[in-house]
Amino acid sequence: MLPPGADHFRKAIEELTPLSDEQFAEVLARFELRRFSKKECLWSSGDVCRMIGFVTKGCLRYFFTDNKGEERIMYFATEGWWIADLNSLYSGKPSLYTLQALEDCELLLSTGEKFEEACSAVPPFGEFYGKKTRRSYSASVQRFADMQSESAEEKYLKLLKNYPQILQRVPQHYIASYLGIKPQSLSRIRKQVKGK
Amino acid sequence: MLPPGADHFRKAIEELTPLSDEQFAEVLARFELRRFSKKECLWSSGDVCRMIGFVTKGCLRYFFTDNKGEERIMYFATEGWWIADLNSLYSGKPSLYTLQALEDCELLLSTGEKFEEACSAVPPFGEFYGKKTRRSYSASVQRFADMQSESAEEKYLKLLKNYPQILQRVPQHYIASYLGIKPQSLSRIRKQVKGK
DNA sequence: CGCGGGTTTGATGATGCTCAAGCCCGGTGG
DNA sequence: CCACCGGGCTTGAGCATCATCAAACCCGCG
Repeated sequence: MLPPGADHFRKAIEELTPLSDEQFAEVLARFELRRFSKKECLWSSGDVCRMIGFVTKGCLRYFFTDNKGEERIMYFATEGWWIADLNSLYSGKPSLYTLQALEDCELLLSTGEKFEEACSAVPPFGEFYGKKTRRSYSASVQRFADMQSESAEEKYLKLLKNYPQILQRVPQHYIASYLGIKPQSLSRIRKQVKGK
Repeated sequence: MLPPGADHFRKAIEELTPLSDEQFAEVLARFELRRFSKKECLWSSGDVCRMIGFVTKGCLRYFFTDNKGEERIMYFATEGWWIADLNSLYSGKPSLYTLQALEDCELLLSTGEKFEEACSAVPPFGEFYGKKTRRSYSASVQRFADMQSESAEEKYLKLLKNYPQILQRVPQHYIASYLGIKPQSLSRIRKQVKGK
């Protein structure tokens, strides 16, 4: 019996690397379905991150607290996203980030060890992981580039265009944090945009 | 006969994964020493990036042109840095970035294919590549976090503290671009800082 | 009905940009 | 050897964007 979301999980892997049924079963066996309720933290800053996983249901925020004491959201993880703090996971050092459920969530979770097992037991999955990491890295660099060169309004419009679903399910002040501005500023930008 | 910088190259790899002499030779055989003179571009935006390499001498800038036509420097690559546009290298799509020598440079360069060969011929090197990519990814996320939460002056002071050598060898207006500000603003910040 | 978190709105302020001029200094040609 | 040129750095004045402080508003919930 497959856990709910296993099909989505498989598709997400096979977008980069195809797997046989047995190979997929080998991978899936290293993951466990876990549910989290709204506001629950999968880990918090100061904890060591010991998990790596895939969101099958719900929405989470990955954030840190800056040196002025402000929470800053790096990204929202919704269905189809992978989550982990690779730095903490591999180094065993405390994470600077917190991953918190914004809704009731379901994830397929693995540990560092089991995930490593899956990579060596199923070489195409190891391949997938390598590709995925490189893509995420490139995306991170690209986002850095965009963030620097765009105004708050441009960033908001781009979010509106690329991830309209996010805006439907996440409170404004979290969107503001994600965009790197204050809720008041986002409110003004929205008024501005609406008038056009 | 080893090319100049091969020892540095080996050390950089072995910081993450030890190699036997033969293994290192296998890897090195897939790289070629190339020299570039000041202002030369290893590739330019619009080109497909077909190289991956290691800087043994000199200093380069990795930059793109934003939607306002301004060049923005993502990083400086000096001795000990790896360079590539992984996105372009693997997808075969044109790069958005340009890599230009700021001084006469020497690099150990490989192609996508030869590099791939090295990874499979020498498993510890494949391991190294995986670790290195994960680290770069984490560093990129961290830099994004810092860039958002710090003022221009804080960013400048952090650069001054962490990479004072860069400031010695790179013109101010490039530093400004790296920090995401205009040369005029950097000039004012420097005056400000000096007065303290 | 009243509380409380989230959003909106207004007034003011800080940071960094734009436009513009001047300065410093190394390189070139007379 | 000196005058001139040009790029890069500095400085000044005014401006745009976003932050801050503060108050009002909205609305779901106890």
